[in-house]
Amino acid sequence: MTSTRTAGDGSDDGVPPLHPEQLQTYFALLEAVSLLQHHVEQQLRTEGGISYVQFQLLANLARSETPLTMTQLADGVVYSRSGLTYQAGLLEKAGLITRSSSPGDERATLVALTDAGAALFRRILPGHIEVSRLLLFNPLSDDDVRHLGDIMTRVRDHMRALPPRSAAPRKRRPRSTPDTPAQAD
Amino acid sequence: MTSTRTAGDGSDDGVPPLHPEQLQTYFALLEAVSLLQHHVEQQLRTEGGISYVQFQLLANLARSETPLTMTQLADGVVYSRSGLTYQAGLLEKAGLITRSSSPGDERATLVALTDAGAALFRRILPGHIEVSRLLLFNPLSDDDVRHLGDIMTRVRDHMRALPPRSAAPRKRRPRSTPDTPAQAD
DNA sequence: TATTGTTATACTCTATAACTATA
DNA sequence: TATAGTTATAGAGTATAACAATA
Repeated sequence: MTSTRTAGDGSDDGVPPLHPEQLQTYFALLEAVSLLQHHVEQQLRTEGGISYVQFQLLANLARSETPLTMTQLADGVVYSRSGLTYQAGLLEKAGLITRSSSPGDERATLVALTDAGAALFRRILPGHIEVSRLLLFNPLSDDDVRHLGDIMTRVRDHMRALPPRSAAPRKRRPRSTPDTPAQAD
Repeated sequence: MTSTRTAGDGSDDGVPPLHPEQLQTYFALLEAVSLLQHHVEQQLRTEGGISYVQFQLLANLARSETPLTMTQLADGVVYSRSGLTYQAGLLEKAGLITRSSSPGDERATLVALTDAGAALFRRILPGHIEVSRLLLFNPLSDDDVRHLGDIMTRVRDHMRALPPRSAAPRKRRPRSTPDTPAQAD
């Protein structure tokens, strides 16, 4: 307690506090997204019997249309490889994806959508879109959407480009290939 | 609007598709927040040994300074009462909060921060703020922050006003639609 | 040796339903 | 009866570490 500042909000660490505007923005952002995620989860569970993580995996596969390796598939969705194996196991058991070993690199596993997986994705996408429109986009103007997209794209790219955490001990490597920049969408 | 067969993005349901700009916004938002949450969780766990949910509960109590009932405390943080009881149990066992029955209404439980809880909150808040600044605010201009705060406040209030969350009707059947994909109703 | 992925395991968290007790 | 909260329990999800196979 050597601060001579009149911080009053716990910042006694040489860390300048966030402005009230930033704090309000921060909490509004996290709470709004939390509510959004919760509703989206419910819609996906009810209509498709899958979780949001699983939906994201299906979406990644649907977007690519060529099989992806597990490592590629993990991108931005899952933070541990065993977690992805677990989810892929569920999706495979449900008949939504197939896993096969890559001819090029025998270590890799190629993941592809089955017809059922593609059909499920197409079936639940409209409801998914409707929920996000109802909850997220309805109260926003076109300009809001543009600005929000611009902001969050920058923030996301900023976070993706961040150096690995300095606090990370030597053996830490949870994310996929930190040196490899994100591939084109 | 009966099938036009030219949708190409799965919207064959009478649901107008989101504009590409909206889709991009939507995915950027969710991914950015997911990354942010992950980093924040790590900071809180490392520096304070608590989860983000627990941090939010402590923050709510710190902001109010008068004890809150469990119901008040749940606001926006937790989606089931048993979940809050679980988290409150953890926080109480850790000596960070106290629970006592309310003198005014014997059914209610009053939750208050202990000195240790308040101290922990003050101790980890700077690091929390630093992480959010580094990840979220650094790539943003003041105008971005203002606009983002305005947008997310509106979105949050919109969602809060929409469905009575805790009004889970009894007719709600278990949401597992085993392996048979749900049929659209 | 490094990389890709899987397995085994332990743990955290959430939600539903049944329960107690107060109003 | 309705409300506030707890308990019991079951299930989903995650992360770490040890492992096998390939590069």
